[in-house]
Amino acid sequence: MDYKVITSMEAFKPYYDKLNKASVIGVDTETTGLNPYMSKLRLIQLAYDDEVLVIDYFGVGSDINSYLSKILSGQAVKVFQNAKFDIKFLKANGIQVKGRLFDTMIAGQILRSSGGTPRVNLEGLVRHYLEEFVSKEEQKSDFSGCLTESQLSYAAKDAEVLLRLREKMVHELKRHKLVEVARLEFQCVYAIAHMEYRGIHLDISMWNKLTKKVEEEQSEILEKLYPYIGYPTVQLGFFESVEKSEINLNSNKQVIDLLKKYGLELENTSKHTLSRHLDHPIVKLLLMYRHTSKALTSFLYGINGQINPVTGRLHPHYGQIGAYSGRMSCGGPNIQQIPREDRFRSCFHAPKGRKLVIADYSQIELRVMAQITGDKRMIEAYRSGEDLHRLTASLVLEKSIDDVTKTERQSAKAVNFGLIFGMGAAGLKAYAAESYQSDMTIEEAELFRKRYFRAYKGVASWQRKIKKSLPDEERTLAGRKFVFRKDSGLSGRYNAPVQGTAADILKNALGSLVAKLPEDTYIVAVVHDEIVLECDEKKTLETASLLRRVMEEAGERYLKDVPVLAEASIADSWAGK
DNA sequence: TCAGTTCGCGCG
DNA sequence: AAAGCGCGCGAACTGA
Repeated sequence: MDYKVITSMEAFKPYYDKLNKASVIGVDTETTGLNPYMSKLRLIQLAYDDEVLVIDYFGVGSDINSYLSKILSGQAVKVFQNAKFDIKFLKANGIQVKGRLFDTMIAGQILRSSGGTPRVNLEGLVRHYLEEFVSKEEQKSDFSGCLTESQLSYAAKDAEVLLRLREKMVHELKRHKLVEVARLEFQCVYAIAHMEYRGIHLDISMWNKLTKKVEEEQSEILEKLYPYIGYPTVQLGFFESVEKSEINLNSNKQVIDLLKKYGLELENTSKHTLSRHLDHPIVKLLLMYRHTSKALTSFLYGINGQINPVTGRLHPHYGQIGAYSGRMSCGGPNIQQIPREDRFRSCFHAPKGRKLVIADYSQIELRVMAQITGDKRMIEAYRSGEDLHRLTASLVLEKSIDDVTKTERQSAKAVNFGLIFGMGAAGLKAYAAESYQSDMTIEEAELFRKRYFRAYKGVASWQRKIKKSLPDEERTLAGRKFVFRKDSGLSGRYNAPVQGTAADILKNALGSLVAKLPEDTYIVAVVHDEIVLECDEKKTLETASLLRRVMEEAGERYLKDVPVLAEASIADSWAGK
């Protein structure tokens, strides 16, 4: 394969017009590391027609930025493997990427269950779709110094192969009717790349104060626990004395043994099991200890080290198709599981002069459910703006809507969410107790179940149909495909298209948001049915109404018979205040 | 000693 | 008849 190494602007200029006219460009970069703020962009490879340019960005310098931005924002389809990575590096160096994009990694994930390969790195995709081989990660090691012939040649091949990969994958996407979902995914790559690049602001001094506070709470709880578990002994180390307790409360094994001494024989120590014995003071204290321990180890301690020294912000990474259902996952840190308590969320506040605009969908999964099953009563309820949880309460309790109490509505909420995914009576009872502090007997749960499906006949018949046919394939409303093993149960078949369609809707919103957001307004977090923006404090009203409108329109594209509602609020922090 | 697995739990 | 789904992360545990 032929390639040209470009080390100066003069050498680049002859190719500029040809690149602007190209209809498809394979794009790859080589960098000195993984962090766009701390590592350097070394090579930019552009493959088009029968040519590959390998641009030595160290040699050419930033004079080339405006030319590359023009090319990469033009009408050509840009083909990347994991576009997010390259887009962030190009952006950090002042090179813009916009417009039509094809991401081979994401295409690979979409095609995974349609005769694709589980290995969606470049090597795996090339082997599977082209039956060829490309360099493994080890070969593209150090790009900071002098480049070898082999490094340049592998770099060129990585870009060149994208063009042929795309052709094969487009064919496969069409064959399996996955073009729409691919378009949806490609469209929101920019939103995610920009969100990761921008990060989210965490007030570290508030965070540290909260850490101290929770540590104090934990030692108070421990003081109360010592009478039951034994006081710690002070051991003299070489330089300091170390407190050492007889029992490790984090060891489930030891906790089970401990509880045995107090007459409790438990097979595990989960919250669910323990909460049946709240009358024992030790159990109550144990659960309180767990709560603080979880807060400290999972959230408070870990996060400080993850603040980017350059931006001073957190830069969580998102797995665009992180979950089987099509939902995104998040890590480093996982911003999607920060506790809802105000004292945690309020640490995520907008910087000075800026505000957060927080919007979430109202009961999106239930609305999706109504659309997918075509349930008349549910659709009617949403159309007339009824409170679906109240309606459900009145239907399963057989009383008038006005007589439904707050706690009854709370139980109905558990019924609504639980039964959709095939929960049995026992599961429903436990779920209602745990998630909604709602007490129901097993008989009540069974009765609710019966009446629920009598009331929502569309949901009942949809589930009956799935149960009977046990389909080995299902799709979301955007066409995302799920393949089920013969032996996989009902709940996955009930859940995947519902959760997946909700994910489609959110991604549709993200995709159309990118182009509409003004210059200094950023997406800073996405949590399944929620989008958080950061903007100038003077622009909050426009931003809030834009966000709400985009989210609702994204929903309406797929839910033709059910209204979609998003609620936006303006706040200083993620606690909403 | 260390990679891989399991448990428990935070979120939607 | 009975059945929640989807994640990531930290600590403990397991096995070679």
